Amino acid sequence: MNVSFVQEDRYTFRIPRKGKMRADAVFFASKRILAHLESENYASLVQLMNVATLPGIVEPALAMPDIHWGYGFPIGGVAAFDPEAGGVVSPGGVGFDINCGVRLLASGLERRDLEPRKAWLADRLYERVPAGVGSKRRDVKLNRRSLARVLEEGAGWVVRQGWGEADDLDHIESGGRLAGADPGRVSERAYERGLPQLGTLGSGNHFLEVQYVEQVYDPEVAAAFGLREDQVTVLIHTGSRGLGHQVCQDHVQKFLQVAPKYGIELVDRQLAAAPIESPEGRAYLGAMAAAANYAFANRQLITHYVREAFEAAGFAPRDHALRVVYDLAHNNAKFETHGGRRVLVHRKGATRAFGPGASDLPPAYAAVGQPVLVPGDMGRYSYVLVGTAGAMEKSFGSSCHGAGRVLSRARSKKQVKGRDLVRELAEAGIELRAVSRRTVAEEAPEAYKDVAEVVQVVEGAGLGRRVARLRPVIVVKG
DNA sequence: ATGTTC
Repeated sequence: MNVSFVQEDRYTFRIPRKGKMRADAVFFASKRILAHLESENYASLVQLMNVATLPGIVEPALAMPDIHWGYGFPIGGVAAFDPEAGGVVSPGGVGFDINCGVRLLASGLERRDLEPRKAWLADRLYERVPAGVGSKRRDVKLNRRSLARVLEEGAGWVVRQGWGEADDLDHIESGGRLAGADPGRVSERAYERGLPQLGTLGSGNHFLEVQYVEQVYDPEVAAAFGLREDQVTVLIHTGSRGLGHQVCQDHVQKFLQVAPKYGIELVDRQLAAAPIESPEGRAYLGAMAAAANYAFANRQLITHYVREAFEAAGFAPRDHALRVVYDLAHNNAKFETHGGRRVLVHRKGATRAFGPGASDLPPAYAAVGQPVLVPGDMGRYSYVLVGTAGAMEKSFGSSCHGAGRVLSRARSKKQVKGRDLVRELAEAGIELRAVSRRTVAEEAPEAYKDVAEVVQVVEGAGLGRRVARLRPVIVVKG
């Protein structure tokens, strides 16, 4: 497909509807990001145009500046569908790792308190949070019944077991529990995969980081979020592990079978979709919400073990209490009201970024907007942004979710071959503990865009504002 | 992302 777009302002580009597209597509990019998209023959923009062909889409189909090629929908994609206009739900618009997301914790410690115990703390974290492909916990015994409750109740179930505080739940998107979860729509195989994995990190770009606040850009909003310069923070990035993956796989298969029945023409099989108001659509949404709750519970349980690790590293109770700043998802589909319409917003590698006065914000954040957590790569930095009115107007209340790759996994491995990344990072003051050398090579800092560039576009386009930058000191990887 | 090709 030929990609032609018009530049609307410095960072906003529009692909006018053509061919089978039912809506325009809009993406946000700098000159450099645009050059990168061109170097890939606009493959991810073609995916965005494909999304715009789906029934019931509410204009426009959107992509954030960290857009890259994904399964069906591009990663960094946002698409809203109207259930009353034949709108669809698509597992490819959510992603395989359902409710993958990030949680930021704030400690009472300062950077200098951490330095003497950095290596020791890194070891304690690595011990207590299993990482890697297929990682399991042996110390948390779930059975099928208790797992069904996790799927219904999300992070709240974990807190009620004694692994966390009620206050934690007040600082999670949707209270750590997505409505409409239907554990009965989760397959036996998904249950089996989920049983031993609650409280594990996984692999790939998932991580656990200890950081410090290197720079504050907006002191007023930072204060509302409880962040200050030199403060030690923890960032957890993980999702619904094998359970969510299995849910996605099961329902994609089902959707492909029923697509002809609903007359949905798919320009790409990976866009497999069913009407929101159909038995299959509702089944997926019920299973997706259940997997989302597993992911919220996973980040909550990991938080418990992170607190234990800080305690074991000898930090005082007031310092290892680790307050939850926010926990938010970047892979899901949610019913929200935009422009007076109730729509199903798919965010795949895109973060909710509600502005001041929006619904579902903790009281302390209501006046300023929600925290938007944007991880970078393990060698540079991550950002905390705040949601804006601009995001509500332009992007269904959405923003970017990270840096986005510039190198494929294979190219990254080839490029860093022979180098000792663990030592390189140590020399830069970052303690890395990783299960697999291969993951480290695939996740090398240079495999990612500079997240500062992505954030600059987001801010320039009015989709979020910088609040603080976080510098890693300990990284745990799969 | 993923018991990394059920």
